[in-house]
Parts: sequence; C-alpha cells; structure tokens
Amino acid sequence: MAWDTAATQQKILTAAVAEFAEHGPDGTTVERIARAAGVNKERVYNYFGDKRALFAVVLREELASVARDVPISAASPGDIGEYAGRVYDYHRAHPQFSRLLRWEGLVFDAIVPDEAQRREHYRDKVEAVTAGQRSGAISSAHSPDQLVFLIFAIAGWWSAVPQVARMISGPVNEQEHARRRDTVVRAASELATPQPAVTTPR
Amino acid sequence: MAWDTAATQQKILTAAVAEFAEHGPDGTTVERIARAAGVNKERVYNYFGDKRALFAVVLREELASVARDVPISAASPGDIGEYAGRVYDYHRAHPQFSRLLRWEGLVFDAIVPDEAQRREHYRDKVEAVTAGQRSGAISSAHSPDQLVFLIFAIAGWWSAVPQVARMISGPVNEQEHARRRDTVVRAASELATPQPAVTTPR
DNA sequence: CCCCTCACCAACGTTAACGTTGGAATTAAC
DNA sequence: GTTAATTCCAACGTTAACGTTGGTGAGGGG
Repeated sequence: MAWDTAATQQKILTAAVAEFAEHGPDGTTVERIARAAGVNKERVYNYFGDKRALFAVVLREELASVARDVPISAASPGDIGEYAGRVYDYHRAHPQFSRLLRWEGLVFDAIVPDEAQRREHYRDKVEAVTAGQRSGAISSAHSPDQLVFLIFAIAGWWSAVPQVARMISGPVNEQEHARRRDTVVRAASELATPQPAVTTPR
Repeated sequence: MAWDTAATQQKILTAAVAEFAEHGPDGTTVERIARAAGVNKERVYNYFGDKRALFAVVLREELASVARDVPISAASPGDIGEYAGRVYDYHRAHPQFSRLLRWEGLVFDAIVPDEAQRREHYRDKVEAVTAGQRSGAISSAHSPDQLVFLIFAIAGWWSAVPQVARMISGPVNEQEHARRRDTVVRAASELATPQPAVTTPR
C-alpha cells in the first residue's frame, strides 16, 4: 500500500478538531487524538509540532468557516433577520465551531492565529451592512460594525452559555429551538429597522 | 497565634477563583492555588475535596453575584437599556465572573452546581420584565424570558469573544468601551420599546 | 538490483500534577 | 498538667501526559 500522508494529516486534523472542541487545549491529550485518528502519536508531533501549534491550526481551519458558509445580505431588515437566523442555525449545527470560538476567547486573549484573514471575513459583513445603511434600508442607529456584532451576540449567546439559557427558558427541545430562532430573527430585524427616533424618557 | 480556619478557607477560595478564572478547570493546578493562598496543598484537599469539587464551589460562589449586585428595573424601555448597560459594566469590571461563566458553559453542559438557586435569580429578572409588559411599558414582541436572554447576550458577548470584538471594531480603549456601552444601552432599549408592528417585507 | 529516503510505530525518559501520609505544632478538655 | 483532637505542612508514591528516539519496512531513483 502506498503512503498517503495527506490522508494521514487529515485524519489527525479531524480528530484534533473533535478533541479540542470537546476538551479544550488543556483537557486534550495528544495521545487521544492519535488514537482517534488511528495513527501513532509521533505522527502528530512530526506533522504539526507540539500541542499548542496543533491547536492553533485547528482554530485557523475551523473558525473561518462561518464567514465562508453563511453569506450575508443586507438589502432589508428582513435580510438581516434571516442572516441572524442562519448564524443561529450554524451555531447549532456546528457545536464544534461554537466551542472552539469560545475556547479561543478564553485562551488567546491577545493574539489570535491568522488574525488578518479573519478580520477580512468580518470586514465583508460590516461592509454589507454599511451599504445597506447608505441606501437607507437599514437603520443607522448603530454603527455598522457594532450592529454586526449585536447580531452575532443575539445569535451566538445561546450556545455560548447553554446552561443560562436552560435556567431561564427551560429544557431545550425542537420546539424551544424554533422559538429561539424566531426570537433571534425578529430581534435582529428590529435592530436593523430604521426607526423614527427612540426616545428615552427620564 | 490562634488558628483561623475560616480565614484559611477564604484565602484558598479567593486564590482558587483567580486561578480557575484564568486557566479553567484543566489548566489550573492545586499546587498553584495553594501557593497563591500561602498555604499547603493538603489544606485544599482537606477543606474542599478534590479539584473538581473546589471548582464547583468557586462557580457557586461567583456566579450568583451578578444577580445580587445588578438589580433590574423594568418600568420603561429606558430602564431596560440602563440595566443592560449595568450588566455590560459588570462583565467589564468582573472579568473573573465572565470567564467562569463561560468555562461553566464549556465544561458543565448538563449539570450545573446549585442550579436551583441560580434559576431563582434569573426568575426575578424575568418576572420584572413580565410585569413591565403587563403594564404596557415594555414591548411584548418577545416573551419575557427570551427578552431577558437577549439583553444578557447583547451585554455579555463582547467579553465572551473579545477577539471577535477586536477584529470587528479595532483595539479597545476607554473610548471604545464607552461606544460599546452606548450601543448596548440603546439596543436593549430598542428591543424593549413597544412597536407599532415590525413589518417584514418579502 | 541496490541504496537512500521517508512514513510509520513501539518503547522510552522526563516532567508535572494529583491526591495521600506521617508527624510536628497548637489548641482545648478534663 | 496531661491528654485528646485538630490545624497545618514537608515529603512521598503514583499516574499520566509530554515530547523523543531508535528501528522497521515501504517506495523510488540510478
């Protein structure tokens, strides 16, 4: 049988994503990754360097995915709402992504692997919103970058602190998921809808 | 000098909070906690059992604090906005709380230490919003539990994924914090403001 | 057909954290 | 004032993960 080093590397990477997402950088052991991938531990060190380096690769591979897989359209508040809904769906369908994102936030406070490229992806979203605001279809009550971030917050917080969501809203079944998604869509849409000035009485 | 076991336990707990918040359950070592507290490692085991038990105690102690320290008022949308702002402030002023909350979300998917009491705290918030909705001052577009959760999301996501916030909005200084807080306050207020129906064109 | 390179793995040394134990110092009880 | 109980710590055994090394066998170039 011929060597297939690319396949070996891929198996390691897939196993690493699962392990790191589940246990985090400190809870993960290289031995478990190797066993899950069906290869020897030494292969991991040879291909990816030490554990931290592998973690960085895993983050880079996985965290660019939402930007690729969930395109934005910002021609109307309804578009923003649907975008938020899709981001919510993505978090739900890819718990590994969601967990890695949060581990990154906890471990890499300062430096993020591949920050330049990630920034690009986010810039796309912000620019789409900027265009929507310029056309008047989207509310300008918030600056575009912060509106984008609010959408992420609304869509992502559920999976970030599932325990809090459960304590507030009760056990999570299919129906509850639908309810949450609906809330996300409508809330994002609200925030994107141009308003005749919100007055804050004092 | 007399024994002061309460003080010893408190020193351990304080050190444990800092260590667990910084490094998480797996990254923390009991030895470091003991050293930081200025006591012997054995004291930790004697008073708190093993590492996981101590982690549970730390979570219980720290995570009830927001509910205690940040009361809600929901007599008007402006109240909701200000509440969201205070929650934002709390996250910023107590990064340990924020980090522990997220670690809890990652590690205790199912069971949460002291869940019953935590649920009580959240219930208070939900009930305040319910009352506000009943009086008509607060929008009923979202069910009260989900509105509360949206507020938490808007206020908390910034510190949960600081790397994303930075990549979207640039470096964080005092001015940027003020901008974020303002966004949080206004967004929460918007979501709480009764609307004459949001139309979603298709 | 020979040899050199490289993927692969079993086994190893080393470090570090966990959790425990035996004993010294201190307080309280009688 | 002697004894029992308790706080505290230094030192220990044990486990487990990290990262490495020496060796084996497959592939390919001359």
